[in-house]
Amino acid sequence: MGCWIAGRSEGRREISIIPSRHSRVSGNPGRNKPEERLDSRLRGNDIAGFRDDKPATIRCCSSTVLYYRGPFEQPKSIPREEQMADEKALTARAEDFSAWYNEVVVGAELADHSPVRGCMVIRPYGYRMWELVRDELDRKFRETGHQNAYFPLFIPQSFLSREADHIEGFAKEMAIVTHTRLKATGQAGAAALAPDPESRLDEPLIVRPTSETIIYAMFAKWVQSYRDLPLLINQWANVVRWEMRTRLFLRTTEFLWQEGHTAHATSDEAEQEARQMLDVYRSFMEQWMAMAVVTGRKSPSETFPGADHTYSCEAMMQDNRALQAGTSHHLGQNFSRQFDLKFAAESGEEEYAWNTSWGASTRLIGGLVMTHGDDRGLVLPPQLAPIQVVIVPIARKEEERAAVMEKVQQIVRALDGIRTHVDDRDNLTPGAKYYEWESKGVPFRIEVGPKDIAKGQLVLAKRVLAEGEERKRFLPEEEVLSTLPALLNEYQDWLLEQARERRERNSHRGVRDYDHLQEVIEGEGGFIYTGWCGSAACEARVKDDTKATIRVIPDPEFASEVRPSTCVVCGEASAEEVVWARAY
RNA sequence: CGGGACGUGGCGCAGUCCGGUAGCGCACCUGAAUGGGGUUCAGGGGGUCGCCGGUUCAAAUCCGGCCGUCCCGACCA
Repeated sequence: MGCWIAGRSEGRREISIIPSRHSRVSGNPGRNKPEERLDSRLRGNDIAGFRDDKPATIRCCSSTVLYYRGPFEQPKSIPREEQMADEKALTARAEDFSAWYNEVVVGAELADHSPVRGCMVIRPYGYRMWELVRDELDRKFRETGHQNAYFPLFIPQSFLSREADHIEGFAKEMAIVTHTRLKATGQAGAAALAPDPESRLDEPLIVRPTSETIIYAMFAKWVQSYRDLPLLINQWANVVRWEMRTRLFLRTTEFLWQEGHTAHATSDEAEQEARQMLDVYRSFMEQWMAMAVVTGRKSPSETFPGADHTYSCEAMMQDNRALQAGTSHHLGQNFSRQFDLKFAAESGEEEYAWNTSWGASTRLIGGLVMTHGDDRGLVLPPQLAPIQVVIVPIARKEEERAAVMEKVQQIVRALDGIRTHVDDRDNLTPGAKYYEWESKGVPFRIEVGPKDIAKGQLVLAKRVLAEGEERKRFLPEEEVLSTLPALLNEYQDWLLEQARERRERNSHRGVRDYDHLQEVIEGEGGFIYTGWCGSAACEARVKDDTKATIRVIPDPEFASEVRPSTCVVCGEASAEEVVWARAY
């Protein structure tokens, strides 16, 4: 048996070899692109086209390694640049948005898949983003009079059965604790331990999918009179929903969030609270995340189980699908009746309190990625960027190093108040660092080398360029340092502008007939504004036919100037204008 | 939970059809030269081939079971 020789494809996608009768060729396609996969099937001893001494060509990707024996021409290696570009490039958004998303999230080291099914590990860079989200939301919650508290992870099963709609909405996706001990079984491997039957709990505990039940049970203990109201509580916590299909940040079995829970003396007050918190979410998403949202009320079928009504911020992702990014519920008296949350009103009458709850989760991080990311990777708005400016020192020779690093330290000091990072690793070339920090979404980069020091200048590079902008600008050091705060702000605003323009570009108003609705959803997608008679049947039909759902009944600010007069499905009189979209 | 694909060094994958010394690229480590957009050369380390069992002189490869991942459905923030 002859030895196998590994060769690289010549040129980018083809290799020519002169095979013999005994040639055997197999491919190692670097990526699972369909056409390459096809070619990788060319193997075995009797490949078509590999006959005698006729030269033959195999198409393959640049990273394909061919194994063959027999006479052949030594292939030239591929130009390094092309090979790198091909191997390291992300899947383009236009090609496969889901694959792109996964590659960005994992590649930028935001999160990773864990050994636990459906659960993710949030890595330091991604967790820092969450901390920045959390810090600002927390500040806003305090500003609006809320206090943080912490309630248990476990909820007695009986609590959940008290609010019928609520439990029905969550019953299919819960983690249930039934035992308190493990016992050795004597078997091998995974079966070595099993729950000890003697430790079975009388009443199972549910790992919270959300905390309404336990929180309102506690509120009932704490509230006696109207003087105890309003009670305004928030908690930062993890929750578990046993999802069938998960995706990093967007839908995982366990996720982090905050859940606000409040009790009020009147329905109006609760309504105001629910609206206020929706506004908090909205302004946060716009001002900090630079995401464009549409706010509004949910249709009954999309309303939170146990709520009277639900408000939502719906953001549009770059694949034109909607992401529910924050919700706020007016719970009416549904929970207070179940948990006996009563208070003595001013009149002396005993009344049930009115509740709200509202939440936003680590899903926001996923929304951020899908809103701003591009084919180079992550794009972060400065407000949520763990690193706002990365500084890459360039020192060719050892003797230049001290001067460059000294200058870098000066820069860092001058940029006090901006989150900077100095990438002084000496095992990478500057170019490699540029690619890495761009893929991680860092808004600005400063390059400093001996030439710059000599000229009193710095090189400033921006992550995303507006029309006609140059990637690198060579500016006086003074100017860079003094204008960076303003540049960061401009960039933040510009990202929001871009997001808004994209939302408008992909919003379709005045859609009247059903065919048109279907056509848009099946085609480019986006937010589609139509009339709706209010019937669940019409809503369900659209979902069955197109997978699109009513995202919101838009708030006046987003409603169309001309209100639709008929239901897009049945043609009867329209009760509401609604926004349809396929959603995450 | 149904339909499909797939599990081989950290990552991406050949090898499996037809059983016979476990490979390639990237990454990593060491040394030297490099360094302004993914450096180069030389050397080196790392894998119970998802798990359990069966067939066989011999299993990544064949057979059975299980587990897991991804895609498509049903469900959802």
